[in-house]
Amino acid sequence: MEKTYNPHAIEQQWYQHWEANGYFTPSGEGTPYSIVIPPPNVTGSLHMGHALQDSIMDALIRLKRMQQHDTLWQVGTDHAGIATQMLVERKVQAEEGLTRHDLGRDKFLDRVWEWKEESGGNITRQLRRLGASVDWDRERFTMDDGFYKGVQEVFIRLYDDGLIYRGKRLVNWDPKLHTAISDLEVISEDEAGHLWHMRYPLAEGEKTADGKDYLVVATTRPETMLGDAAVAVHPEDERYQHLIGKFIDMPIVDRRIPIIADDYVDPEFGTGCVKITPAHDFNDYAMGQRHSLTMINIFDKNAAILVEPEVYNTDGKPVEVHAECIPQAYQGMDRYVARDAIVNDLTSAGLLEKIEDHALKAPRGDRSGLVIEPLLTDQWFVSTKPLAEPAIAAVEDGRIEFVPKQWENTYFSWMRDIQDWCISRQLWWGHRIPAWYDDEGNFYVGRSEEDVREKHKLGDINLRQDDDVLDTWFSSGLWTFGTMGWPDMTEALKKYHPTDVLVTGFDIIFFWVARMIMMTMHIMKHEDGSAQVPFKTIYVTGLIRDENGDKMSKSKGNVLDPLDLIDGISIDDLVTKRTGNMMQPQLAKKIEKQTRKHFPDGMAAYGTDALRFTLCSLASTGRDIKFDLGRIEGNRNFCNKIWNAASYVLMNCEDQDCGQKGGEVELTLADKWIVSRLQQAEKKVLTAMDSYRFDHAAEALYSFIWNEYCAWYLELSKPVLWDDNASEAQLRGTRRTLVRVLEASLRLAHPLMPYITEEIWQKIKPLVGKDGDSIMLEPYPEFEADKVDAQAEADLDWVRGVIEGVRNIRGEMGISPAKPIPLLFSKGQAADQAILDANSQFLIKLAKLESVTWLEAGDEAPLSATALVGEMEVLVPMAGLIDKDAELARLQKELAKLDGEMKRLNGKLGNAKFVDNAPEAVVVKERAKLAEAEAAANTLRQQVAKIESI
RNA sequence: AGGACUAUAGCUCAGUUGGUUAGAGCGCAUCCUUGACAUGGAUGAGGUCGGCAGUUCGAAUCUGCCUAGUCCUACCA
Repeated sequence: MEKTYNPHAIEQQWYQHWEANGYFTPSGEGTPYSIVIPPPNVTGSLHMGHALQDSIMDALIRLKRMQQHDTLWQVGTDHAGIATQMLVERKVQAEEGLTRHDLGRDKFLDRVWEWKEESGGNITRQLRRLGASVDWDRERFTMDDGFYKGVQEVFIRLYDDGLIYRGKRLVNWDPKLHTAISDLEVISEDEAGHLWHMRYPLAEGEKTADGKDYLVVATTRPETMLGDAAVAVHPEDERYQHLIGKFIDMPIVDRRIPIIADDYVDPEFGTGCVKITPAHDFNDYAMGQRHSLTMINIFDKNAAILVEPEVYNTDGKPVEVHAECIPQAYQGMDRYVARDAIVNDLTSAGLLEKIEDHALKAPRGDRSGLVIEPLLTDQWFVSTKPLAEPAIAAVEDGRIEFVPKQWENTYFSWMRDIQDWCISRQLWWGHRIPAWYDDEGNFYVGRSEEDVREKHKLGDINLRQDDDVLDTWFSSGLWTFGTMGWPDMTEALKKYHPTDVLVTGFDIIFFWVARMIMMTMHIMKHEDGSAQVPFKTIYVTGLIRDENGDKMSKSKGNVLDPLDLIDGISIDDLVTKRTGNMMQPQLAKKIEKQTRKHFPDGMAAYGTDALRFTLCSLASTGRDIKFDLGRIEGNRNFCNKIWNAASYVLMNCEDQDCGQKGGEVELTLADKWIVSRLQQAEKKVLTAMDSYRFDHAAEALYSFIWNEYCAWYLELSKPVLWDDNASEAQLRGTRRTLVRVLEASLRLAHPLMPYITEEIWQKIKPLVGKDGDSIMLEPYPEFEADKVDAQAEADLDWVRGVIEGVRNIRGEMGISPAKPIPLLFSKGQAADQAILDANSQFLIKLAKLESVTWLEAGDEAPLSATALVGEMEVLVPMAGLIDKDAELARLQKELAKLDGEMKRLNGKLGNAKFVDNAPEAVVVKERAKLAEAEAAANTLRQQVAKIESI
């Protein structure tokens, strides 16, 4: 073996070997276990969150595969409608100076497909580097023909079931992307704005209570006055009660609008008068519905002022002949230009009472960053309420379980207040809506134009398909069954659906998880007709944040690329990567400074195993995961530790008799001990994995392999292996234990660190008599109760106690570790002597002893530094080695600790209430502790006295 | 406004049903190139578990209030 661990040299070849041999394909034998990967964006790249989730999924899949389940990890990517379309638009614009409209729909889509071919391999390459054992044969893309068939079918079924409808509704309109977006894609953030107080003249000489001939309405959007349909006041607001049912003569637009009463109005806010613009505000829309107000749309698709307003009744039918008009001066103005113009005109007309600063939440599209415009448009919607009910029930009754449990609350609170879902998008890239229109504006839903004609007996009338596409989340909603071949009832569906677990971040519980549950339960049924859930467990991971706890984002320039952690990156390359191709280039300097500060030397190549192990070790129940380079460095060192331990084992066992062909073996205390400890480790790791505590699993592996196997067992094996007088049976026993425990540890660790375990396993497998082709197909280690040896564990604790006692004296007294020292045992029992006799070779080697002397009662001990193992004293003679004052100081320090403890225990045991109320076992335990501490303190005090007396 | 979550060593985090001398990794201090490993080894220092009350024989753990921070949901024009 190479002297140091070099991940780069071992990783990729193993992945190729596994993939080429079809080990990722479901075995077809055993209980099915399946996971679908949350599909990443095909044209994107994996971020740390993906790396975390994929590491966890792979750990689960590898574990279950080793446990001989029939495991399927379904892989695939999604087409990410808006994101991809924007990206390709920018690219075409930059490279050819053309817009998508210049190209036309078909040509533009060709460009998207070209881009997909070009960049789509990125994700799959990264997944391979991470070691993800996904079934590549079943890879799916949401825009595949087969998948499209499923999407279309779901749309048609939902439509036929009355759960999809089309209508003119107010939607979140993105004026830059020219598409509707869902509520979830709108981000509201605090922004500084103004509140304009505008005077609206009362019609027919009406006066307010205080004698004014106008009402004052406050608004954050003065420009929408062009679409005002009413002014509303609270029905019980005394100031305005006499005006309810009267009218306003609108300034600027020559229009008379009613004053209405609605208890939505808060009399305390502003003046208590609200202008109502049903076509441009969600609350106003609702009020418009209640009061049958006409809806006056004044904006075009760019959110610029129309030449002619579009006027609709409450049912969304256009009012063909109407009096509403927009003054020429404003026609075609952008909404913000129009705002200034209107404010100016109102000011000159003396109708602007005042302008106040006002903090507001501006709703912005999460892709474009522009303030979204509520706009009346024809869209397709899913009625979510009927779908939500069974989806809520499935979580309530435990058919679906969230881990950690608390996420169920998040799910419930959203599901119980769910809004209808606008699923149409005015994009080109996506699944085209399977609906056709005739020239009259009637529409027909079906599988194809032919299908529609036939179904509705339309003859050869003109039909054109809906231009719009479906929200990407609509198609990813059927990911679990769509990837398995639905609508065909495939073998895969029968076997692997419902899937076992979904691993995802909490940020997409609403976007994706909830919708997947709703759609799957509606479409997929068991043989008895009951709904199939998409997955039985939802494991919700935390979100990976940077070293300051900030979310990683390109614009902040704090993203880490998992591959850079694997391969390493120089600081200059990292800076270039973080500051290149930025949306806001002015931030580049700041980002460069931060980056150089945090990563002065760039990043080392830690390797996939260290990255995966680290991610798993960070996966506790919290919501946020701060990523700290120190952790991955420590775990890279852990890999190196395993590597070197294996190197030691090979040096001592290769071409030697390790008992793989039988033969007599004699096991030392150390051998029995490590086998026993291995059982405990196996139990801990498996328990942790079964409860999705990958941090605990990682911890258990780390401490067993490093702190027990490497730190103690390997050292304890040396006195045996290097003993010229050791018997063949002893040598065979120790070698066999060395390789067997290492081999089992590798299997235990394999789900978390696939590469290094495979590499080493291949080298040592003959030493344990195995000839399997890959560790990933070997059985997962199981706890075996009969290999637990409590006596061995206790005895080895004794051995460790002696060694640590001596080391403590050496360390504290400044005795060179190279200097052999004599050791005496005093006040020991027969049991102590028995352990000593059987194990003195361990002590001599590990504590570097010159001699070992057992003192019988009455034997005179020389003046010594003392360590205690139980009641037995372990003595290092001071003569020529130890300074009197130093030893006194050391003993006083020990005594101070013991005093503290005795005080605490005495207080506790002196309290009658404790003794009366606490369980007997607790009291007994505390008494024993006190007795032990007292005995130890006594011994040490005698030592102090003895030393002082000189 | 409502709700959730977090607060433990200098840093990043564990701590299961209340009974541990409160742990780990990194960092720090002292020492060590002994034949797996300096990406290492030995020893050690370091925490009144955010604050205040309460329940209890006993609280990092349960309850209430407070403080600080994060997030989600809904928003008053």
